[in-house]
Formats: sequence, C-alpha cells, structure tokens
Amino acid sequence: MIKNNFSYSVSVDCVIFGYDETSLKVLLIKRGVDPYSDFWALPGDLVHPMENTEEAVKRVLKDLTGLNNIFTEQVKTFGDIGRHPLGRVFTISHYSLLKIDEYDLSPTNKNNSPSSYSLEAKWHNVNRIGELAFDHNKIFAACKEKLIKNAKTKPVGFELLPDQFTLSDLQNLYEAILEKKFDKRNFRKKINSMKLLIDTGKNQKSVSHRPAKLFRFDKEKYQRLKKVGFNFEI
Amino acid sequence: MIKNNFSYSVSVDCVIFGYDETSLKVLLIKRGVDPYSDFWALPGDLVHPMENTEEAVKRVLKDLTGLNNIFTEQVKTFGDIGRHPLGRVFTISHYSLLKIDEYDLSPTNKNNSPSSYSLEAKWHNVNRIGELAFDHNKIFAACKEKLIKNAKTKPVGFELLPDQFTLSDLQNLYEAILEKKFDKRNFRKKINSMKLLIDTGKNQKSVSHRPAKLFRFDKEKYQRLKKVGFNFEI
DNA sequence: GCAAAAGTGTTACTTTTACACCCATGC
DNA sequence: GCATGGGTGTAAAAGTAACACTTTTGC
Repeated sequence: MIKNNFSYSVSVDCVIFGYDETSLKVLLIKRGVDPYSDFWALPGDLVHPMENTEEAVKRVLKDLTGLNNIFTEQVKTFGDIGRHPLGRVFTISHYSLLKIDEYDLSPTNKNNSPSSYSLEAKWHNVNRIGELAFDHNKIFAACKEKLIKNAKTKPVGFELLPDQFTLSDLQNLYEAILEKKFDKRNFRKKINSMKLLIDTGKNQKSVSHRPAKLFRFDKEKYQRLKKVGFNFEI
Repeated sequence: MIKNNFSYSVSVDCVIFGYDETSLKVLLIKRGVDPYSDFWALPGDLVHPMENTEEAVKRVLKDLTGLNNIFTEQVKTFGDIGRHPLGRVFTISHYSLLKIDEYDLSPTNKNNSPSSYSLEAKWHNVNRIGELAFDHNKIFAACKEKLIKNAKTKPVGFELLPDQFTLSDLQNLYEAILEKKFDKRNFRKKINSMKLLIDTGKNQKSVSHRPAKLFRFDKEKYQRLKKVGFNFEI
C-alpha cells in the first residue's frame, strides 16, 4: 500500500445558540441529502483549501444567517474512525452566540439559505433536541458544556441579548443558561458592582407594569479591565 | 480542477508537562529532519488511518516515554493555511501531565526514543523555551493557558506529583503552575477542608529538618464527590 | 546547638446569602 | 383599583486573608 499522508477531510461545525426572552435555543438544519437525510444536524461545512478554520466558520455562519458579527469560539475536534460514512472527516466544533433579534427566523425570512445540504433551519429548545445526524449529539453536548462554563467567567451572555436590555432580561438569560435561579437583589448587586453596564437613560415602552431601565454592555471598558486582571464572574 | 475533499493531513501534538520539585517543565524534542531540522518542537505525529485521535496521542506518549498512563486532555486545533510547508496539516493539540519520577530523563535512559523525526528529548523550563518549530510556540501558549485554568478548578496537580507527596510539595507545585505564592496555613486549611488526601502514616526520610508527612490523593473519593456536585478549587 | 523546613489557631475583613415592601404603568 | 413586573437595603453567615511561634530532624 502506498502511504498517502494527505487523505483526510476537515470540516467545521457550529452550535449556534440564541435566546428568545424565554429559553436558550440552538439553530439546527434539516439535512436534505444522504447520509442522514431528513435528520436534524449542526450547520457546518468542509474547510476549503484556501481558507483558515476561522474563515470557514464565518462563512458557514454568514451563509446561514446573513450576519457577519457572530461571536464564535472553538470547542473541540472530533475525528473518530467511522464518524462519517464517506471517509475520515475530522470536524472542529465551535459554539456561536447570536442576538436572536438580529436574525428573527420566521417562515418568510429569505435570508435563510441554510446550505446546499439542507432543507430548512429552525431554532430548537436546547433541552428538547432529538437524535441528530452523525455524532452531532456528542458535539452539541460538548459545546453546551463549554458555553455554561464560559458563561460563569466571561461576559458571553451579552452576545445573546439585544444591544439594549433590562436587568431582568440579563437575569433571565443567565437563569436559562446556568439552569439556576438567582435572587433579584443579589444578582443586581453583583452586576452593579462590576460597573460594566451603561445606563442608556431610556426605558421600556408599552409594558403593563413599571417600565424597566435599558442598559448597554460596556465592551471597551471590559477589554481594558481584563488587561489589568479583572475577572468577570456570575 | 478536480475537487478532492480528502486531501488534508491531521496530526496530534502534545505539550507534556512535568514537575521536578522546583519548577514546571515541558518535554521538547529536537528535530532531526527538515522542515525545521535542529529546532526544538512539540512531540507529535500524524493520526494513522486506523486509529482514533486519542489513540494517536497515547501512541506518541508511549513511544516517547515508555509510559501508558499519562493524563491527557485535548486543547485546541490549529490548521491555518501555511502552518506546515508540506501541505495542509491540521494539528489537534493536547496537554499531558506526567509524574517526572516515573520517567526520570537522563542521558542513559534507554526508554528515550523520541521518534523518527527527532534526535533527542529534553525537559525545558516552561519560562525558558526559545523559538520552536512550526507554530509550536502558539500551541504551547494555548496549552499552558489551559493547564493554568484547569489547575484552579480540577485536581490535575496530582498528576504531576509522585504517588506520595508532602503538603509542601503540593503547595510548591501550585505556586509553580499558577505563578503565585500561597500562605502556608491558609493553603493547608483549604486542602484539608476538601478531605481528599489520605495520610499514608509514613514520613519523609533523611531530610535534615523535621520530616513531613506523606499523603496520597484519594481519586476514587474525588470521582464520587464530583458526581454529587463537589467542585475542586485552589 | 544551630540550621532548615514542618506544623499549627485566631482575628479582622470581605463576600455571600437571605429576605419584604413600595413603585410605575396598562387595562 | 388591581395586576404585573421594577426597583431597592440590611443583617447574619460564611469564607478569605493576614499573621508568628514551636517542633523535629541532620549535622
């Protein structure tokens, strides 16, 4: 047998999380081709010869959502023998966080062109996903675990919220990610003590209760503080 | 151009840490072949067609050290265009922790058969490594960062110590990894409160000061506690 | 007997937790 | 005027940080 060291394929897969003011969601595509035709799967694609891994991820996300500015982080690479029926395919998994209001998936949203492999894309509650294609359940689990871990120590939550949000939005989001309830006053005390939110001066409109203040996350200040050794922590 | 989706190569690289009672070390090999002949590099090898990623890692570690039981964790995959001069090679990096007393590298140690690519293997102080082959400096940095992060919240330190160790050994190790001094009494109080050490009843021998007690880490108890929600933390 | 590291408790300070009522708005 | 979620402070408890002297051994 002639030894050929260049006979593998490499793909990226994205676990795209969103938050719809109620629960944490993941964006899955329904495959339209074999293998695993009609199974729900993670969006992904082969890494092209002339692009870096991160570029492949950005391309997959752009093609699926139309958005360029999606937060992304590499999680883990899966490459077991037999994980793909067509050959040895390693996949570098990532989790991505998108502001669901910037990509409000609806049946009429024409941005939505999942990819040549897929028929449709749909948000799924993270606690209610069934059997996925390939080893995607394993990949999803690893990415969810990483999101949870990161949420505790990095301000990733803000990537899932609209630019302006209320303190209750923020608390509800963290309760959804960490699957844990917080005391309202203690939660606000902690957030407040970090001094990373900017009061926009605006309030909620047309709510049938006292309107909440709207805040923005001060990303620049966070970057500065981080360099000086500050640690975000929920 | 005919599109061939199976034209990449995938390797594993290992950042092997050790601790010699003084400082944190990393085991590097000196390359004996081009590219980067005579450069120090991370041990690694291509993933063979009929082995899983983890098997490739175990093989690399076994070939280099003769040891089977080395703790290992996947860190990050590097696959930029041009990172390898011979083609598109993705490398899945890992950090590994070994008890340096089980592999006491000396010029006469005949276990030491670094690999077909290399001339010699040598421990380097983690703070004094020069320019490495390929993008190995970047890989090393990522793995060191992950080790530091894990050391704070998982009992990985014990993988670097002999089976029996003193509390000062443990403190010195954590001071070396985290580059930070601890108060002796507070450190012991914290370790003690976790109740994860077994007093062997034995003491140090032939030291010209009061001999310290020797302890072992209770791995089984830790596994049990972890399931019930216990979190290790230094 | 002296040098060297082992071992050991108490107090101040900081952080975390628990908890209940008034406020602004829409209907 | 009532239902709804928004907004606020205080006290007890737990955890963390600072600190100094006695003990045991080898030489």
